[in-house]
Amino acid sequence: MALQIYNVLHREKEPFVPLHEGRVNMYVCGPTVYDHAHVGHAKTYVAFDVVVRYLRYSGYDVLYVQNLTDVGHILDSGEDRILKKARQTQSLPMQIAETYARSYFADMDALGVVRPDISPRASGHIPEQIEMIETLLAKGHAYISDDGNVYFDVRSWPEYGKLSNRRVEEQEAGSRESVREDKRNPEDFALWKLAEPEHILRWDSPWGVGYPGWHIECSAMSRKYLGDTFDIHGGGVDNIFPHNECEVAQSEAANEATFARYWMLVGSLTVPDEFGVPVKMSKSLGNFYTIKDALKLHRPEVLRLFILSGHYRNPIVFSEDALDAARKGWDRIYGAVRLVRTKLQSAPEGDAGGAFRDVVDKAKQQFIAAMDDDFNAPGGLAALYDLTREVNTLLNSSETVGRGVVEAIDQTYRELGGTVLGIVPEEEAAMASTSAEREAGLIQLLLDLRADARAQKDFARADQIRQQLTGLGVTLEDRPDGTIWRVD
RNA sequence: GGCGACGUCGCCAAGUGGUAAGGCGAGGGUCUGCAAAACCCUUAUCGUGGGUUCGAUUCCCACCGUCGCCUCCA
Repeated sequence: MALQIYNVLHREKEPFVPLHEGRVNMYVCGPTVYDHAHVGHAKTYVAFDVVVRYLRYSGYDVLYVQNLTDVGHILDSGEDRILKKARQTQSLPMQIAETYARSYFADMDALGVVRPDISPRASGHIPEQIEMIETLLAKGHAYISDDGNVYFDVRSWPEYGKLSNRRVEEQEAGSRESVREDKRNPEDFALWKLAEPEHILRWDSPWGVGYPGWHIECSAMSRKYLGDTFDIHGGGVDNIFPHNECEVAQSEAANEATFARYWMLVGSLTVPDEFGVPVKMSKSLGNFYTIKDALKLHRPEVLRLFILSGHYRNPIVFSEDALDAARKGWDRIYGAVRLVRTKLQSAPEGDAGGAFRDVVDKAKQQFIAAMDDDFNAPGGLAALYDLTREVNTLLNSSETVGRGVVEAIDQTYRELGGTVLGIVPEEEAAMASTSAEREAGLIQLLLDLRADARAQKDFARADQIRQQLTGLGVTLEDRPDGTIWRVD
């Protein structure tokens, strides 16, 4: 079965056929960089990271574009988020954008999220946005209001609402906010706004000095790098309306071409409130955990596994208990990986135990079948857990296993767990420095001494060594073929 | 009020028109000097009520509950 993707546009799974064979052009709405990213962002971008990784693993040449919003994202109060932060911290707006863009990349790097190929910023694409607005005006899908602002004319575009399945007539016009008088219709959205004197983020335009609306950046930038029509558009479900809806409308109106062919939207991350009821984590509610804080408590692989243990379209509830369960599951998988890598050092040449290759192949097929079904990462993980049980059984048995087979197992973990899911590290980071090498040597020395003690049935001495090492965070495992250790 | 989604073992979570993966936890074993780890066994009839069907957890309707969006949010 070839890859199927749940297309939000049609509310069903569809076979994935890219516009150009072997190539995938993909755009994902990025963050507004006015604060540190929280674990909700981690969910969204880890989910798309795995999408991109799996597409590449499947042989596609992926061009992945993810924007950074650094202008135009207006608050209810009419204030720009970036400007607000700049005022609060007495900084320049671009200083804020730069600070948090770096913070965002640092977080994503730490989470093992592969960087997008292009990370365009809204502020760096003002001409492209102006050009698209001019096109919309020329085609009669936008108008200049009495106040001089430019709005998209929703009534001129009957398809408006097709993504979020909302009919303009159904909306309670201006029920939540006073309708801006200069709009023809309350649902019209801003393409360009004239800047008030105190608004520092400002650019020249045919309509005067001002700044672009929030939605137009994604339309302009995706078009610039991916073309009028591209394959996949991603983002968080919470942006389906109005943001994504506006993107589709203005892009298709301006380009007279289909915008994104497949829409993939990720479920939100929630956090229990004081009564245990899950509520959405968001910056404005102030109930968020930053990725930096989460990474102080958990390895990035554990955070990823937690995120991937639910399907990307479903919401997940963030809690320490859930993270703890994820950590234990991860320990099991990684324990097997470590065992495999240990065995690799002593495995005899040859293909003894070659029948196990069937088990490995089966796991791989199971994994691919799951991922081909709309990137079902939980199913993929189940394949890894099944494999792990088999691997443990094999390597803990007295059966001789040749190097070729052990290598095949290791390779499978590297591909599926490492390359695709990003939860199996390449090498133990702790081994990557000279001081760590020295430490390993010292521990081995103690293990040798302990082995002597055990041989002489001096268990008191043997246990003393083990206990002291445990106290230092080094756990020992006595195996038939020797003692191995790990740092917790 | 409108739109969207969800409700599967104690917890988390896949999935299928023909009686349900996986993880965590719990109980019982095996192995071990002890431990650690691992492995084995046990642990669900799928929110409620109808309907369609030979047969539904899976399709349809209603209801209850929860979440998201409709206003900035990944």
